[in-house]
Amino acid sequence: MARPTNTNERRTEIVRGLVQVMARHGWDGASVARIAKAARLTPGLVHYHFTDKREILLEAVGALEARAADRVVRRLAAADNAPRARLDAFIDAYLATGRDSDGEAVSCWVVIAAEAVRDVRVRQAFDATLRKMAARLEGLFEDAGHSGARARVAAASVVSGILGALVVASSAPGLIPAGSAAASVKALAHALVNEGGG
Amino acid sequence: MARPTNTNERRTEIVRGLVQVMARHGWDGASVARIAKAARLTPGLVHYHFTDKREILLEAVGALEARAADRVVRRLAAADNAPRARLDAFIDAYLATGRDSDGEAVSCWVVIAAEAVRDVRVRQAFDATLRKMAARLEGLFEDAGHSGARARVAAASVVSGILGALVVASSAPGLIPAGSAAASVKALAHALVNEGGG
Amino acid sequence: MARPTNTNERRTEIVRGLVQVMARHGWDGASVARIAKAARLTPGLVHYHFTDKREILLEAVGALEARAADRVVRRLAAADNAPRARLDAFIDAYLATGRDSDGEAVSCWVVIAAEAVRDVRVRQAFDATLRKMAARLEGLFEDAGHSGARARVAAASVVSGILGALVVASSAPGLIPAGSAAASVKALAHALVNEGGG
Amino acid sequence: MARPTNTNERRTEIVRGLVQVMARHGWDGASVARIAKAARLTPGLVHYHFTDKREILLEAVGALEARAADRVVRRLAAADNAPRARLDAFIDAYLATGRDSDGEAVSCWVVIAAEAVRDVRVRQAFDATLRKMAARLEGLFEDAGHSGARARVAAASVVSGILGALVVASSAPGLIPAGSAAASVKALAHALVNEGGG
DNA sequence: TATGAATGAGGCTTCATTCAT
DNA sequence: CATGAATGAAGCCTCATTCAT
Repeated sequence: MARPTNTNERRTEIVRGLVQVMARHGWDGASVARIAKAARLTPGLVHYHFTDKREILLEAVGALEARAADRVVRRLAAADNAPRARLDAFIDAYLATGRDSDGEAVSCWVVIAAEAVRDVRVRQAFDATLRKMAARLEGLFEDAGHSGARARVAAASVVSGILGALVVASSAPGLIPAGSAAASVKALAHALVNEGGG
Repeated sequence: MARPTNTNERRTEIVRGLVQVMARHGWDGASVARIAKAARLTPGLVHYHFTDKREILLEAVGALEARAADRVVRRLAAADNAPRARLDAFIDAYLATGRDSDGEAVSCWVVIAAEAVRDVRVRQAFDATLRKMAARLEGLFEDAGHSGARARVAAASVVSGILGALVVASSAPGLIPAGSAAASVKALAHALVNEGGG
Repeated sequence: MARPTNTNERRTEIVRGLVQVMARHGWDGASVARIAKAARLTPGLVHYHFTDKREILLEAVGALEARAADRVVRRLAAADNAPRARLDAFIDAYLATGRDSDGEAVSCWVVIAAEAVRDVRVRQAFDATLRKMAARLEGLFEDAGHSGARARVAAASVVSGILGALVVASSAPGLIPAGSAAASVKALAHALVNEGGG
Repeated sequence: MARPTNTNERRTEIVRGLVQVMARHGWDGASVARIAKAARLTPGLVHYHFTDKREILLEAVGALEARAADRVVRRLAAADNAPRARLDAFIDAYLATGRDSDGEAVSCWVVIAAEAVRDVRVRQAFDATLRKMAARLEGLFEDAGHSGARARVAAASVVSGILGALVVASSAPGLIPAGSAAASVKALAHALVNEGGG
């Protein structure tokens, strides 16, 4: 009659706590104590479920990606079938500011990118995530008639464009009116669609 | 009788130390001790010339921008007069990986962007820097025949694109073969030039 | 399942440590390391139980007052019922040097007074403590037949007198033979009793 | 033709700087840099004229005493010849709050007393100062007809009373309405005069 | 599982003091 | 005499992590 494990729930809560704190205070401002508090837990328990602070971050990368993937799926389902519309849906899943948006994630991605600069493991996780994004986009470009090679390049460009927009949105809001950061990425995507059809 | 001041040299050295360390270890890994060591100084002296660790960062933002601006000027001088070539020169000043490149800066910008998420002052400095970049680009787009409004939008898009490429280059090198990150931004710029001529 | 808290004991120990150290080394000489050592703890733990060095001081003010109040109660219980005897008991509770005396406290009060000069919070705490002393003394003077107003003035005078004697005892022992500092305060109190009886 | 020394002026200025700073920030808040700034000098110069921070304090004790002695002389000259009036003049020289008062000194004495707790040399200087005060007061009490022994005791009591009032004035202003701290000391002095005539 | 105490390292900063100019 | 740079030692505090309960 061992009590049922709740590790998964706990881990989820902790990751959520990290994301919350990190979005506001950055990686170094995200002390275990603060994370625990945000998750309504105690610091000791955090280390019971995770060996490392970094391990939480690694899991957070995955979790944020999952959140985004969910939004992508939902938005694609709601979107028109036209290739452009589908690309717009994808981009909005990462950058839109309305309801169903994820302001926390926007900041977190930038923070994670910076942490990736110094930590190989984080870099790998971040890299892997971007490749998943790219893979999905590649499909959209192929649907739009692009060949594999061109689709791959286009996808990478859009991912890169999204990242730039994330940085602007969270770190330099003066450059582009908040919320319209998505617009230029969409323009990029449309240009790529048009050019690539041949 | 009095001793001549050398504050400017020292400040420059310290800023250089920070840039060096930060590119490798991130903002939190850039302890004053490490910065001092990189600058071949003692930690006490760092605080003699700067009140704050953050003050060094703030000055570093300006210094990195100055470095980049220098490269822009040099590359523009060497470039063809065609609008596209001039845009390429600008973009390469930030992203090219050859000789005359600035790998440190690439990483630093990402780290700075992350610090901007949590620190208003850093955000302001970063924001101001991006606006300077945008202003210069705006000129290039106007030279290419864009009206003021369109030029402004195009410039912001390119800045955002550059930032995305910086992130990819320093944090997720697996997505795009190193060194070719610049290519997609150039493609974006060219597309904007073509479209905007009207 | 959870571990029982021992914060109160620890805080008490730490405060005791501060008092010990401060009596000998003053406020600035009372480093957290020394306090911790005196309390047989580690410096980190001190900050686990107190947010601030000052917070320890604030609590120490209260603790010293409590110690003194205890002595007052004990001595009053042992004292004759005559108003003068009761005043003497009160004064001795603060200044007597025999057994049941508190040499540490004598020095600490002076140190605290100096810290009160620059720190509002300490000043408030110190001020509050002196008012409690005065309130108790006021009662004694009323028992001696003083009206409210006169009792209040007399009480304040005696408190001030006690403070002067504390300073002399701890900082300028050459002025008055150690241990007899109390005498002049008692003389003052007696004079006030006589005058006020009317 | 060596240039004339200005050491004495400089030392005076520095001492004045310390007194200014110390009155507001306490002894530990009185960094050499702050002292220098208050004296409109540079930190290096402070150590040219004083070997030690403590040496400044030691000299400050003497300087504050000299200031007070001056005020005593002036007030005695202006005072009635009656013993009581002369005692009042003496007390006011230390505690009066009107024009010709010395609010800085009030705070400084308390700070010095605290520093005397831990530093022998400061204690000696402070002690010596109080004895000078007592000696002068002794004279006044003898003028009032006291015998040597009784005058000595009375003088010490008044000095102690003045110290208490200083503490109250600077560290616990809530106990006695500002400015009237002198009153209770005068009352004490008068009582001593009356009693002692015999 | 969970809590809260405990540790120890390390980070930022201040500062008295010394020294070259 | 005077300036301002430079040093090195603390000091306060934070924090990831471990552990007893």
